[in-house]
Formats: sequence, C-alpha cells, structure tokens
Amino acid sequence: MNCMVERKNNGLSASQEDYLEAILNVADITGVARSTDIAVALGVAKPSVTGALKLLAKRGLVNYKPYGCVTFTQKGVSQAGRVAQRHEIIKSFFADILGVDEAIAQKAACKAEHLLGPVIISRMRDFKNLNKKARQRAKR
Amino acid sequence: MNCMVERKNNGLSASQEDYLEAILNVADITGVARSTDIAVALGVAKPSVTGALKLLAKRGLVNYKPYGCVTFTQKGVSQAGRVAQRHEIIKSFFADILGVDEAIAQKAACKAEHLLGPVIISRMRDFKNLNKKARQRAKR
DNA sequence: CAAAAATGTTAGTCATAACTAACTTTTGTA
DNA sequence: TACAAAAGTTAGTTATGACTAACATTTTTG
Repeated sequence: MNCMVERKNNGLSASQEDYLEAILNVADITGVARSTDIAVALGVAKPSVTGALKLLAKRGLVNYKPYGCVTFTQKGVSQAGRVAQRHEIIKSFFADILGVDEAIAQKAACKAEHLLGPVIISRMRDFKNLNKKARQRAKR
Repeated sequence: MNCMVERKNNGLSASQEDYLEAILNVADITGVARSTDIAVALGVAKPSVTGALKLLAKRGLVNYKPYGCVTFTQKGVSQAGRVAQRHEIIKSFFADILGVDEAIAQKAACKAEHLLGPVIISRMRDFKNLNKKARQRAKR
C-alpha cells in the first residue's frame, strides 16, 4: 500500500507553497505584495495571511515587517520560482496533453503542484516537449 | 489565481478516503479488515484508526462495533470502489504513459487520487486506452 | 483454564491552518 | 490637519487528524 504521509522535500507545507506562489503572482501584477491582495488571491481571511507571512519570515523566505510590504528573500524567490514552475508544467500538461479545459487544468495544478515529486514533474515536461517536436515534424 | 480550498465532491476528506481504500486492500488480502492491519497499511498509530472508523461509521460507510471487525456498508463499498478505481487509473497513467517507476507512480497516485477531479481522471483513462489501441495497431 | 500476548479503545495532547471580533496603524480626503 | 476608511494585526476559537500513555478486551497458549 505504502500511502503513509511523508515529510515534504523542501520542508514547506502545501499552504506555505500556496502563499509563496500567491505573493509571486500578486507582485507580478501590482508590483508589490500587499496583505489584502494575497488574501483575495487565495480566498482566505486577512489574519490568515499575517500568520503565514510570519511563518515564512521565520523560515527565511520573505522579509516581513508589520504594516510594511512583503518582499522575497533570495531563498524565497528561488522556492517560489520552483513552485510556480511546477505549477506551469502540470497545468500545461493537463491542458495541452490531456486536452482538459484551461480552468480545470489550472485548479488541478494548484493542488497537484504540492504533491507530485520531481520524477513525475520532469516526465510531464519531457512529454510535453516531445509532443511539441512531434507536432513540428508533422507540420513540415 | 483561483487556488482557494474547496469542499470535496463526495464530502470525504483525503484522510477518510485513505482509510476506505486501506480497508478495501486489507480485506482483499486477509479477508477481514482488522484495526492493526489498517494502521500498518497507512502507517498510523492504532488510536488514529479507531477514530477514523468511528467517523466513517457515523457517515454510514462502515459497520463499526468496538472490538469487532469492520465491514463496509453498501454506500461504503461503492465509495471505496470509486477511490480505488481512481487510484488505479492514476497509478497506471503515471507508470504506463509517463514511464515512471511503479513505486513512485504508486505513491504519487495515493496523494493525487484525493484531488484530481473526474474530468482529468477520465482523460487519463481515455489516454491510456487510446495508447493501448495504438500499440495493438502497431503490432499488426 | 489461567496468564501472557495481542488487539483495540479512551483520554488527553499537539500541530496546522483556517476563522471572527476587536484593536492598531496607515492612508486618503474634506 | 483631523478624521474616516482602508489595511493590517492580535487574541482567542475551531476543526482535522495525527500522537502517546494508560486501560480494556480478546485470543493464544502452557
């Protein structure tokens, strides 16, 4: 069976990864990551954001100062980037290879990104690339 | 972004689905579902099993009696079956289509089965079937 | 059949991560 | 500039689901 719960590879919980990703996306859009925007992006209440930011700060992933605006540390940027990358690979695998609706692929990726390991993710990426090349060959 | 947490379709938590599946597997092997075996299968402590069984009983999915052995209700069988089916589809998709190691596919399926929706699951199944047919054609 | 071993349960604790209500700080505006 | 609105925080609660220690029941066996 072998279905036991495991420690995350990077030590981040699914929730923490969600926050990192949300900060990245919010900052991309508005230039800065403000607490309320993060809350809206994740559909959580504001106090949840405060709590999460403190935790991420304690882990050295973001620079947090009460009433100030949030920035990533070096470590935070790289972690957030990794999560976003996984998200993108999974989303486009579901959409392009499985032919699933964008919105559904998007939602599923949000959840799956926290638990699919590097082996599966990299196979998904390879699969997509092979598929792209095949289509290019077919076109010629 | 749209990554907010959602209510499960069937109202079962990931943990509850895990227990249903474990009961199914343990019963398949030993003929009966005993608490300790379930605990071993899931890698949890025995009191966790007791708690889960009470919950599943309250939801009308298993027949639980203290110190007795566990059986599924009609509803429980069908739920457990659905979960096991999803598990199998995902596992074999990862293994056969993505070419991932069986053990890794197995573990990933354990986690993904709780969150991938019907659309993606059915695409995975279709994809596998198409692939099988294609290989059969190629052989002729 | 009685004691030991195995099995199962109860009670109480912990961690995560959400929530609301109430408060503080910052910002925008009359 | 003062005050109202917006943004953010604190404190306290809740739910889920694990855990350990201690107790109860069942089964096995000498």
